[in-house]
Amino acid sequence: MDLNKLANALIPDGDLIAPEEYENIFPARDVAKGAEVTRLAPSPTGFIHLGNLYSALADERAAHTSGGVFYLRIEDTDEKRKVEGAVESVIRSLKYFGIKFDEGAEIDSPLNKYGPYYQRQRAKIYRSFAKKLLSQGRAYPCFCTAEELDETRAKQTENKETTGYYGVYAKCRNLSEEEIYKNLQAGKPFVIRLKSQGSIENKRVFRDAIKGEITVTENDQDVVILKSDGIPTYHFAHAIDDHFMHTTLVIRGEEWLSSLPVHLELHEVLGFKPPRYAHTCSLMKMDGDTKRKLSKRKDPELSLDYYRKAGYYPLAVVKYLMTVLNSNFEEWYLKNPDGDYRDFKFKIDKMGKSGALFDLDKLNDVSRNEISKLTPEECYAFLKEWVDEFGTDTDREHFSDKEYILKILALVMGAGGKKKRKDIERAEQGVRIIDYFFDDSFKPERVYRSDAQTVNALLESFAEVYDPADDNQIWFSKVKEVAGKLGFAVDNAAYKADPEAFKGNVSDAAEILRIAVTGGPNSPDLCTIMGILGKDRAVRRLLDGRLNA
RNA sequence: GGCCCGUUGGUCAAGCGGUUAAGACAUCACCCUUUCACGGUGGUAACAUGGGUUCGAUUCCCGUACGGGUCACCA
Repeated sequence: MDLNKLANALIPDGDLIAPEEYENIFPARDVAKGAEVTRLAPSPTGFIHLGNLYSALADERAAHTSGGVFYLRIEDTDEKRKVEGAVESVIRSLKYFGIKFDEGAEIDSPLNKYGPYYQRQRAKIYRSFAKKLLSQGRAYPCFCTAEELDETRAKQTENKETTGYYGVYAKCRNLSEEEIYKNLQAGKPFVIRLKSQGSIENKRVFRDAIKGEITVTENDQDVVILKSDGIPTYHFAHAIDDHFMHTTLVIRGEEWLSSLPVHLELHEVLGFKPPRYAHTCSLMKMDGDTKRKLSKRKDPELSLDYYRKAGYYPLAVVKYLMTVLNSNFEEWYLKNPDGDYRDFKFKIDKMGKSGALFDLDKLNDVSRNEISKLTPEECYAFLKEWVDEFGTDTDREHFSDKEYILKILALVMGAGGKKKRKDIERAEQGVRIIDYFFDDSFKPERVYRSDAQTVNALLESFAEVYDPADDNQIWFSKVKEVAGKLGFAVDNAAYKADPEAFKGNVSDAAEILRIAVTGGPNSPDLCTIMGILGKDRAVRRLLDGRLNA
């Protein structure tokens, strides 16, 4: 069979560039030895996921701690799943978390010498190589219909055989010249398949940058490399793109491990040296009693937008992810609480070998810590940004009074003093936590632990003696005075010695005041709060806090 | 089901043949504070399982169980 003739009949394009030429078009990168070239290669399906950030962070760190390059390539080979605006969304979302690309799709950079960075725009390149494989007899056209493929799969499943297009099931593998041209003449659609040389009998050891030595079985599947629309499958595009874009380290989810044999054979057949691979464990989620991979479909709450809406501090999300990525980051972070996480020496082989459960408690903790490091001014800016985008009209109105909010934040954050507070965990919660400073959003829950008579008496008498001019000490002595008259212990030691003799400790009395004024049992220094509210409002709240007898 | 990967406290995890088996989050107790927090100290709590190899296995090998991934003209 004249293979060149066949290749021409199958892929006739006259404007194709000879495959060898591409080595000159995309020369080796000018990067230092040991520098990693990594990439994020999402398909533009519109949904940016925490897993993307996780992987992007690993890519970005691997590249930048080694003086390499991190670029963005768009894998848009599946027309059906394309979503408008998805690329911008990826870039915007990652930028929000402080991750930037050096090069790639929609990135304005002088480094963009390996494009186009959209796979659809690279069709010519793939076709050129597919044609080469065809003429070498390492690929062939397949005219099987979806129905036929379904049938063989059904048969294979029934016989408990491995499913797929291989061996005797590769019907088109040995089509005669005559049959091929007849099908072509008839206008039958076709795909190009790899003519695999492998056997599943052959196993070899492969070194993964994260998992270490793993066993890979040779590929024996005649996988599709060019779909009937002339667009490559992921496998083929991956081999060609990562070769010509000179990727040194491919970091991807472990779901790709099973197609590694295909990629290895593809590289071999194309005459490319494969990159190093790092297969990361997926982030897991608890679903009932079992762990499950975080899924785009099932877990929309784990989209990056979710974290923005909840108002997580972006740097906190990144730092949390760093602790998952490299567990020794946590130790470093403890020693360098104010350090830039970029100064930490990220190591790809330190990544965990098993899937980590996403730990919201820990994220919350990191986020609280990060926010507590802000100045009230910075915190205001952070909260304001959230309020502008996700808050209610009432919130926006509150935040227009910057001075007032700043006063509140100074208190809530324990600014200036050595007693920092960590009350704000994320913007959404932070905004709600200061609601009681405004009458229109004050929603008290008056659940006291004392009886109505005591509560009312305490509130009334304190309202009478309260004076905003009092400093903290005088303020508290008044609390004691009032509480003492009602039978609360004024002396801690006395209370501890005989709790039965009192209605409660001063702290119990203070709690009553606190609940009346703020609506709940947890809030910063009450004296200051009352000061910020002003005498009228403070007194009114004390009185309003009374219970119906 | 075949193939591949994994399994240390509730969670994230150090560990790489000999350790009182780190640390962090969560949780509990106490201290500090005559209020809420913050902070400090301490506690509870773990090597899936059965066989080997070895003077000695959490660490190495094999089996079992459990969990995960994957078997497309999707990536």
